[in-house]
Amino acid sequence: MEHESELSEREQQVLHAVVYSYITTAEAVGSRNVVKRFEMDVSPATVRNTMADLEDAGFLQQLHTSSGRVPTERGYRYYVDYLMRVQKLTLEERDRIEREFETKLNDTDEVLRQTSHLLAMVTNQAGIAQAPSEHAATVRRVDLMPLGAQRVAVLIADDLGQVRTIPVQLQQAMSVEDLNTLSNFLNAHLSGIPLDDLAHAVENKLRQFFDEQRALAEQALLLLKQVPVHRASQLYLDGASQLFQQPEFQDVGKAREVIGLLEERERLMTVLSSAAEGIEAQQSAVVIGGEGTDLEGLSVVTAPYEIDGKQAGVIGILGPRRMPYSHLTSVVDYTAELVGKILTRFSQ
Amino acid sequence: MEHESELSEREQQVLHAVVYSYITTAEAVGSRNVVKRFEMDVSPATVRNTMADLEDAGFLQQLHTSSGRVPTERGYRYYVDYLMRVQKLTLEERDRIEREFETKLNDTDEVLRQTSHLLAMVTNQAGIAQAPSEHAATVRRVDLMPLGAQRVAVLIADDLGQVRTIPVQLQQAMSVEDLNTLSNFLNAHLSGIPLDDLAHAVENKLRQFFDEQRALAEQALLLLKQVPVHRASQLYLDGASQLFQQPEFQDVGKAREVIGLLEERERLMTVLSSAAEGIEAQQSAVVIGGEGTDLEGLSVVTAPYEIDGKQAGVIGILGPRRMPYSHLTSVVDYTAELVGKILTRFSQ
DNA sequence: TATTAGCACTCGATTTTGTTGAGTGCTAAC
DNA sequence: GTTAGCACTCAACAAAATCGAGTGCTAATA
Repeated sequence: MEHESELSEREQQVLHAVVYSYITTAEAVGSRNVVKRFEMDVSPATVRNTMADLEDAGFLQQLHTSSGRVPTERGYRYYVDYLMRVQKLTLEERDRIEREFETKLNDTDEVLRQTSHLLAMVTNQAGIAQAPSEHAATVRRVDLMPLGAQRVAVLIADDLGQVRTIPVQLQQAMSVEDLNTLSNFLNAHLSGIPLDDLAHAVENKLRQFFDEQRALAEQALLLLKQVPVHRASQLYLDGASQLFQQPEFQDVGKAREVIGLLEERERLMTVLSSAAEGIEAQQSAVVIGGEGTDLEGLSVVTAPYEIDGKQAGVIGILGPRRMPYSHLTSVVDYTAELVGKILTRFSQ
Repeated sequence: MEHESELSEREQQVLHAVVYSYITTAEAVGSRNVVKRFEMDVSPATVRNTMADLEDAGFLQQLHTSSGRVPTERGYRYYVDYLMRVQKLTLEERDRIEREFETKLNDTDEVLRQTSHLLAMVTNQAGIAQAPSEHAATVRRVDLMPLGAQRVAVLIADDLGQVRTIPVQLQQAMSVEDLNTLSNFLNAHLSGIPLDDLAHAVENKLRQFFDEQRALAEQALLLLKQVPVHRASQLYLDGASQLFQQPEFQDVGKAREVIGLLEERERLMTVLSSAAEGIEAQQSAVVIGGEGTDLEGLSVVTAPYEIDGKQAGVIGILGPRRMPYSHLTSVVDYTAELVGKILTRFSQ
């Protein structure tokens, strides 16, 4: 990637100026303005030349002949990767975020809901929070609760302090005693196993058993096979309506696309998850939506949070490509850190 | 209300024509068109006079001098209450709805999610489904599951086949045995009690106990006091993006208002709940949003669903005031019936 | 060689003006 | 009570005019 940074000093300067300007004003920026706002010691004409070069190289774009330039996806990318100066949070901002977490939250669910809400409020964009993923969690306890003649709820408490409830249809009725035996069996053999691997794990263990144990294991398997492997992990989203204050969504067509995306949680999850991959711990990442991608014209600033030292999920901010990244990354990083701390308390 | 219907035969005819026309075309309707489309045996001039009367009476409205008329809130109301002819579902429509429920749904949650989805798809509006309310459900079983040193999950299975999980912070650690004793106690005394009344019920029973029983009851109370009385009942919403295909939301300002409303689930719940009040069983109701109300410019068509003969919640359709009510009421009614049947199976 | 001043040119945005047509309200006749 | 006739209104559309921010190019300059 480093070869990407082969832009001359001046080109970097101009690119930075254009992106920064555009982020704050939302208007195509011209040579004259760049010189003025950034007190450059060259004339507009020179900047014009540089801009033309940057356009050829694919960092800038003209909406139509003789208008100012706006950054392309690539332009933003370069800005975020090399030019942007991270803007630290002020004390007030940190305070504000901390205060949002002060209301008593006694549930992972509530914490993450609050997180997405907070991110939205603080940034005026949409806030996102992903629930801890299945394979970060391992079974701590299993319980079976009869729901009816042939229905049982499988309750799985994991080591992150969450409880999952999976209603399951039985092939044939089971007595309370049977259920008890079975749940004891499950507890004895499943604790410590990752949540996304349950049925598989039981299947493996199956071979080790004989006699009644064997029968139990088979029953357990029958049950656990019904537990969805990828219980569509929860996604919390808040403040979507704020997006539509941004000028880029004044066109209803564009706006509708975004709303569509927000309804398709699956797609959002994919984006978040892939953003989280290959990131060092506690480090924010920026995904800038290109034209062909899922995120048409949108960007996401994400940061992973850790529970008990293990990366568990991702939180982030969704907004137009034109976002104050330099500030948002700090917000997301700091919030992720706090979320991690709070959720870690639940896992003790 | 019946005095409301003091409109002459012709006035009713014209009002019906205007509302119906406007619902289908989304354009202000003029006297000439009314005569033509509805083959009336009078001249446009006559209709014009009637329209003027209806306008004076507050049923119609002119967007500006010399444009056609559109219905007012009151106009819609009258139409829905007295004029509209309910349009039965065709066989195909019933089939389509039934088919949507055929995928195996083994969870109240999934059923309602699917319901909102279906309503949205079938009607091209936003679909809504409300989870069964607390006071329709009574406790069937209670379980306590240790989550950590001082955290316990209170698990409540109700008679509708749902399980609620409420994580609770303990004042002091409890041994597994203590938990067992406590949960036995809870089961012995809470089953059959309405969910929205738990802490209260325990408090009442408290007086009847002495000795260890007493201590147990007090512990139980401590626990249950933390269970939220009105755990913000779940609301399922789908297809909101479809709304923005309607011409009334082409204006971004209006669109944003709607998005805002959709994010404030609380307000939506209020609307739904109040719509459900004072309705005979299995009967759809229409709420037409006036100017001052929560539903600015929106309408909701709702129908309650019954589990085991008890009214449990409400489903509905949210859209612009200009909706094909005569059709939607049938869709909602029929769907509510099906939902009821399916959820009743879970309560056996 | 890199920079700059000067200048003609472009093109979206905004304003102005004109035209059209659906629809009304009113009056007078039936 | 109903209707024909007619002048009037007004949003919607279209064509024309104007404006100005911004460009690219050329030739002069340090």
